[in-house]
Amino acid sequence: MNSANDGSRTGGGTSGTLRGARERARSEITAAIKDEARTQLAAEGAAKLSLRAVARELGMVSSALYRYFPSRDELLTALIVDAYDSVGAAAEGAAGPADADPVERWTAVCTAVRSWALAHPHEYALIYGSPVPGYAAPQTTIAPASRVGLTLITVARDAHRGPGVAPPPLAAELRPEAERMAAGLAADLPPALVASLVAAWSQVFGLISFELFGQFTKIVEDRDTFFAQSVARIGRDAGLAPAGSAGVLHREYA
Amino acid sequence: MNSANDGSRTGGGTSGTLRGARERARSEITAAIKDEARTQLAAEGAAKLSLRAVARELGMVSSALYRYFPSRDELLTALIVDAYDSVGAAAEGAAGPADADPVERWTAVCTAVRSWALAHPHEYALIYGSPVPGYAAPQTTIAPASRVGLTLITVARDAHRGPGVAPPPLAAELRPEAERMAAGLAADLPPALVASLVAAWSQVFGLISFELFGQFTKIVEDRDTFFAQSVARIGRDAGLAPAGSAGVLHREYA
DNA sequence: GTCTATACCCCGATAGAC
DNA sequence: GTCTATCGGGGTATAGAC
Repeated sequence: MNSANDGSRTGGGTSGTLRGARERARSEITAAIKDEARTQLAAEGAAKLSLRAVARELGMVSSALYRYFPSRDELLTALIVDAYDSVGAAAEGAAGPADADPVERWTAVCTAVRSWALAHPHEYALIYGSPVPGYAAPQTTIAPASRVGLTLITVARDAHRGPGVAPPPLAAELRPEAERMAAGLAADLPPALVASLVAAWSQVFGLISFELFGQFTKIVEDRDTFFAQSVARIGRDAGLAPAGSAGVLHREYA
Repeated sequence: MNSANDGSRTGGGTSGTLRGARERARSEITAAIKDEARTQLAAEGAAKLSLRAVARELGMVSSALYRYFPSRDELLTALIVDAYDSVGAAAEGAAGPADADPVERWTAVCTAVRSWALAHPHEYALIYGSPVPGYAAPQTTIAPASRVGLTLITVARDAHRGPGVAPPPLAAELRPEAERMAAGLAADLPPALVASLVAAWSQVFGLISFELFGQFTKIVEDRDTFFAQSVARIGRDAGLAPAGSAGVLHREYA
């Protein structure tokens, strides 16, 4: 992943411009390879991603690709990191100002993630679907993978600073685990809130995965509305709304 | 999938016993093929399931397999149907008596699904994970696929017959879709309840998928407790508990 | 219903010339 | 850094003998 070594042998003291040009060409080709790989991801899936097919489509010879990615798994890792960064950026961009309504912020972030998923279903499957057999994600994927979760925690933190927002109930059996989670994720937040958030976060991805992976076929039709309402309720129940605000809805329709 | 045609040519009027033996042998071999295929599913994933490898491992020659499954996709379909039936049976078996506590029944069914998933991760991935590229599930998978959902609906129906269990709030925007869902899934239940149930159902699978697919690595450790508590809350929030019962918990820790 | 043989494809990875 | 050539695998599916 570090291209600094490549130009140093010939470009050492002769020409900074040349080295710059080479690095530019290199990064362009790298980008083209990843783009084509993403196309293949859509057609054949991650398990069958093949360097040869990518090379063929780019008019290269397979061995040339090894100058850019030392193995198939490294290419896969690059795609995974890109995907996490892409959805993470979408989530961060949707979070909005810290003083906005927490449930609306929560809903906006989750909706952004869903929109990203609908626009990039195969990349979504790559990072949130079944693991690729025989592939083990390296440590480098951990940081980008956490961006969405951190965004949601930020929303919760801002909400918790506001008035009247109480953490949700926490069962006694869950307290030790909740404290462990809070210590690792957001030591400044109440453990009950952190535990609720992690559950809520995974529940939102359950909604998205079911929609994307076809489990809602013939069951849910107006999926935009269904998602928006479900996610808002998850957010409220997780402790982002001032206590009692859900009751308003309840009174309306009881 | 229909084996009646195979023995009829030679066994027509001569020997019912012979035909019985042949069909028995056939079903045993069919089972052996599926078992070996499941083993390969675990090792290589559904996308790379190959008839040749299955045949090799069984000491057969690849072309012999075509007498049992006309194509790779038919074998895959058989595995999918088996998996849905397997998890469906586990769910149904855990539902317990109709007069038990609804939230406990809900939790028992969801826990059974999770246990099944942990015991059969690759079959879970096959049916609830990323779709297999290039494979389209035929209509025959629909009925087995609905068994878990129907079990949860049954639990909700029994709960709704009980005293004091009110459907959860339903936002006005969601009412048309909720009525559509209710019409297709459980016309005798309130639309608000059906919509909540579908959302809750997908949220439970979000928890299971995140755990199974590695998203809880280094985040959730005591997963049994985390799942049990999260699922119980989902069930209560979906309208399986008498109104106000969640408040008990709330008062305990507020 | 199992066998051999075959047609015709695919892959990851490396060696060594240029 | 790209090329050809190569090693040593893999696959689906069918034809036709037995």
